[in-house]
Amino acid sequence: MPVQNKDIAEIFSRIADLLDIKNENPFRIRAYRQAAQMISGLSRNVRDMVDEGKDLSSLSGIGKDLAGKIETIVRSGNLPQLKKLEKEVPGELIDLMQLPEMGPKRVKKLYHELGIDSLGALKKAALNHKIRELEGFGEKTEDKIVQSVERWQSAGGEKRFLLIEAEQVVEPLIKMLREIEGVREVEVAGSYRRRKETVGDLDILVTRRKGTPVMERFAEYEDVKEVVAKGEAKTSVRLRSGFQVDLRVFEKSSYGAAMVYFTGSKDHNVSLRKMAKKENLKINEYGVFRGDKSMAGETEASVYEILGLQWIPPELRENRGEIEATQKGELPELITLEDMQGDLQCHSKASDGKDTIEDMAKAAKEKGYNYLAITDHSKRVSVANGLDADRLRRHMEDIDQVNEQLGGIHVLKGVEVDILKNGKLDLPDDVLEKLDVVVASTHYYRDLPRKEQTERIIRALDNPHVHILAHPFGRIINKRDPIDMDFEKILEAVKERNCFIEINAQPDRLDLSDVHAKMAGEMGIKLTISTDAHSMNGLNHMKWGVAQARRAWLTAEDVLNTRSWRNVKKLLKRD
DNA sequence: GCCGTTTTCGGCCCGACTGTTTTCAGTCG
Repeated sequence: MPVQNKDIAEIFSRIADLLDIKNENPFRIRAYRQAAQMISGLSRNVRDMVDEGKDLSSLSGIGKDLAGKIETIVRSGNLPQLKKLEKEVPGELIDLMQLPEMGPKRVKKLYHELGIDSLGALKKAALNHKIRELEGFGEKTEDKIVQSVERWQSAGGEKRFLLIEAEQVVEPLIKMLREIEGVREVEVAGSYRRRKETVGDLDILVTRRKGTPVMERFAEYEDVKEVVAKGEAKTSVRLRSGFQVDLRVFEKSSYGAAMVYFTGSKDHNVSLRKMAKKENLKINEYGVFRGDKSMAGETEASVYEILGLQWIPPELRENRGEIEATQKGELPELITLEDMQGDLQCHSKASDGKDTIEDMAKAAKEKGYNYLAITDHSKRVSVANGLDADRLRRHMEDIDQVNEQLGGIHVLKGVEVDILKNGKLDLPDDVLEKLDVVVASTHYYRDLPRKEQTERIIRALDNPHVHILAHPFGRIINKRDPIDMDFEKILEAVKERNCFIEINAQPDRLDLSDVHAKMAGEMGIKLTISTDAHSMNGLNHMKWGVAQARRAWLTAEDVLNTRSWRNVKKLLKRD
């Protein structure tokens, strides 16, 4: 199987962990970690760069040595160095490092002194009170280890929550905090603010009048299951839902610096601090300092400004070139929810939706949309009561009727046609050609070999009636892996055929991912952002899709349905 | 292992909290 960026990143990341346990030079370890991070965020395929003979050391954080290792991985699929390391240090120890409280030092000590090389062995040793006897460990650490192993095992690994789940938890919490007398600013920072598709834990920043009991009220919040840590500057709690939430209190003069610091990403911050250091400045969460003198920090903009940068939207702060882009004045003007003029995929009662065409159209009209495409399933998706050609024809008449009755919005005749195993479509051409919008997607045969899967999808795009390739990877976050396909070939096919590719805004799909959507944008392909709503309420998911598009550096220009139906109609013509 | 307007060596981002310690190491973000 051709080597993907994530395969290279994973090898480097494993090497970093193993070197960490071996207590190697921390800067060497960091180099591997940064390389892994950089590669996983790259929108270009490194394999292609190797094939084209590009100089990999032009990538930031990649020097001669790592460039050579990448080539080895691309050509052979693995790296002898990793194999060798895994002979010296059991690979299972990496699993232990995933536990909170467990870093390389403790893992190493437990392995050497007690032979612990698995979660099971760790738990057993802790329950038998073997761990507290070791130097540097104690009773409390031992208890915590038991707890985290149990939590880990019951959650099935490190749990990351969907952004929408995080919103449901954090909104009532910040409302409570804002209502406390004396509290001023309350904002959520971290990956939540960067709108990452999943969130590990939540960071809330607060300013308040001196003496306001905000830490106390936070620790007593009704949803708190356990107070993990409580200090003057920071309190950490675990909520019943499993979220860990950190609350940090800052002075007004530090608030902007704290927002930058805790919004991250970590890699973005490291880049900022490196820049600062060159100017003899120091950045921390309290401000920007020259010696002891505070130079900036009250607002985020002031922190960026003193480094000669424009304020950077949180969604871009991943150290994927945003700092360089700002320096060149090439930061994109990111798409906003207000730019959206219509929705190009949703379902009605005709297939598996909950609401009628009319209700869906009214809801879209209320959102101020210019158009809404009704794209019910085709017959192959029988669990969803998909439409055959006859039902679809009658369905189209129903849509015509709604259009006659309801003014002020164009209800588009569409379908989400299933791509069959052989790449043919689930409906005949003579009905597809009558539709305003044809959205094609796969639902079955998700485990075809890569080549076959790629060809299948391209064959579907060959049908001249297809406009949009929807939820291209078919993943469900935390539940269903993406299908295996050659995405760059797919993108080329989309481009050649004047088609479009979707960012599905369902909060558990968000398919395309940020990196893939960025790749499409860079190739000059236009995308659609569609809710795939199955009810009126589902139309509200647009904001998640827009957030994903922002993380992909997309502008309103890059997205088809920021245009009026008049203009969309012209662009949907394939030739 | 990377990097360079202090350049080919000697740096490499910064602080809070905890637990186990009597001044700090480990971990985390």
